Amino acid sequence: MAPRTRRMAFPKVLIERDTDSEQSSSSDDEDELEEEDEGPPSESEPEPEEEDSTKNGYGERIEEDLSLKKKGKAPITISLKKVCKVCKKPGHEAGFKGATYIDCPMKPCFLCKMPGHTTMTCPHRVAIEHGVIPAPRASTHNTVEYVLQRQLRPRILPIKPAYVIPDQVCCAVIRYHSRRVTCLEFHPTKNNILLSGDKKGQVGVWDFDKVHERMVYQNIHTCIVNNMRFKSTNDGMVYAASSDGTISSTDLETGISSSLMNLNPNGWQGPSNWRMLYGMDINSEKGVVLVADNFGFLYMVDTRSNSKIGEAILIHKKGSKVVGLHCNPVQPELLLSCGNDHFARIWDMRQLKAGSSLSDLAHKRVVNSAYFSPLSGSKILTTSQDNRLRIWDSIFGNLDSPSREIVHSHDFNRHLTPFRAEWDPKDPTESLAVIGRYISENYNGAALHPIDFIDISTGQLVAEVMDPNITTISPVNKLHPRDDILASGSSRSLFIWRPKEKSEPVEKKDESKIIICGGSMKKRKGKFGGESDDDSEDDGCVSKGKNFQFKKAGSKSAPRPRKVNK
DNA sequence: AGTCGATGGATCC
DNA sequence: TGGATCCCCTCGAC
Repeated sequence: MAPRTRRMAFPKVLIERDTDSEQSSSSDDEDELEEEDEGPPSESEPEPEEEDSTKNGYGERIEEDLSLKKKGKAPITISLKKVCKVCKKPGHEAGFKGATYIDCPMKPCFLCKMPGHTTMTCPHRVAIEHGVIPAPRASTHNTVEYVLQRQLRPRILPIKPAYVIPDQVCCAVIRYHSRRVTCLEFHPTKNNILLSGDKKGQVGVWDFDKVHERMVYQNIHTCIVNNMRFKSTNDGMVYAASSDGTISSTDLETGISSSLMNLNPNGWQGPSNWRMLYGMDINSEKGVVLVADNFGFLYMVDTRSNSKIGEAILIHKKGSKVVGLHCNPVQPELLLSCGNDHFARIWDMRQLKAGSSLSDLAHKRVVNSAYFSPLSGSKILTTSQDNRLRIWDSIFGNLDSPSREIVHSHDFNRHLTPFRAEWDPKDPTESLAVIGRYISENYNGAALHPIDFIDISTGQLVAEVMDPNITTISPVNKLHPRDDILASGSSRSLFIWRPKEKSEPVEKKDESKIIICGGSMKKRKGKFGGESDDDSEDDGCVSKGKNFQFKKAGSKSAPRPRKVNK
């Protein structure tokens, strides 16, 4: 190593670092400024104006004392002060403290998006009920609407039955998919079959009663499976719409798949030409598969002849994604669409053409999903990226504004499958919906993201279900059409929940109900891993559950000791 | 335990 | 309309 010379002329550099903020925060989380700082007093005042040039890559601020430097020999003081990783300002820190997330106070509330408070004190979080923003028009003076509402009223049961909440994990497939789960679908007649699609284009078929019987079809699509629907005339066949631009039709027994439509027959011609299919539904009355793409167009395919019907129709803003399609369960001519142009729209199938929507339901952000209510088809529930669920109580009424807005945390994150509030298809009052929650709560020392059951007629949070082992967010959820079962997709894993009394909880060391699958499975050390030396996990679907033990929340080795800010 | 990266939407110009 | 840039609770790999 070459000897170093010439260091005498260079001023000495001192690096100051904040002391452990955990200790200092025990007193208070006010600006902890080091008293032992020998720098000039002016420096200790954090000035908001100097930002970018003095910031290093770790969100710490480097201050050079230029006045001292001018004097020549005096040391340069580099102070690594802790700054907020969100707003880059000193004096506070955002992030996890243990299992509790501390918001940046400089930003609007992460939950309701209003300024002036954080999620900690947000009324929509503190209250038992999620916040409900009532409709601006309390009553209607429209006679027609009044009559229609009266007609509908007899269908609504006066007394709500008690909700049955599936709140306990009864079995799980861990790392079932090799990428995150993007959609779920229960089999229309076989009660124990769950279909799942993933970001890679694979489709899984899981018999969750037999737990170990599962299959992943890998060659159906080449990228994201956005929606799946069973063929109405043959429940052994399933359609899927994918970002590869195709609709697939797959025989679930054999896995043999054919393409119903391909919007990219010439392969990759650049991003401005690549068409992706998102929203999809089946109009069984007409025998038509409806799909919509990322450029705002709707396509229809006849399921009998497997041929495209007519030309594509622009149903949302040109160039914007249409992420959801839903056919009305009662009135087959009604179609609901939603997308990135911040609208959900109602259409009459008999007069489908650009600009001819019956109604445009405005939202403040992208609309992730829009569904008619499952039984009467007369309500609409939408999930928007502005952290609000919106409900229109009657499609026959005034649709200018929603009947209710419910604040709920389901932010957009590009690494998560978009959240969609889903109806409980069994609820005769059509008021129960399920949706995963983005922000976590500190449950016995673990930061968990529950799955929320919301009474959309009141905004009340009926139940929040979580499991200490599910530390990832569960954006994909589906309630069983007949049984009290909830299926969740969380990252690459699938979970089946049942009501407590009915399920045999997996905590009882019944590891046969936990299946670990996945090609690149590695041994886990520490909290989940035994010291088991199973290298047999590599072949794809080995179902031992050896590596996975359920632990009680709050136990020493509770999962997700998130990033602890020390 | 820390770092990295994939990559969607909003916003600004 | 299009490119650049930013971005708050991800998640899994290395």
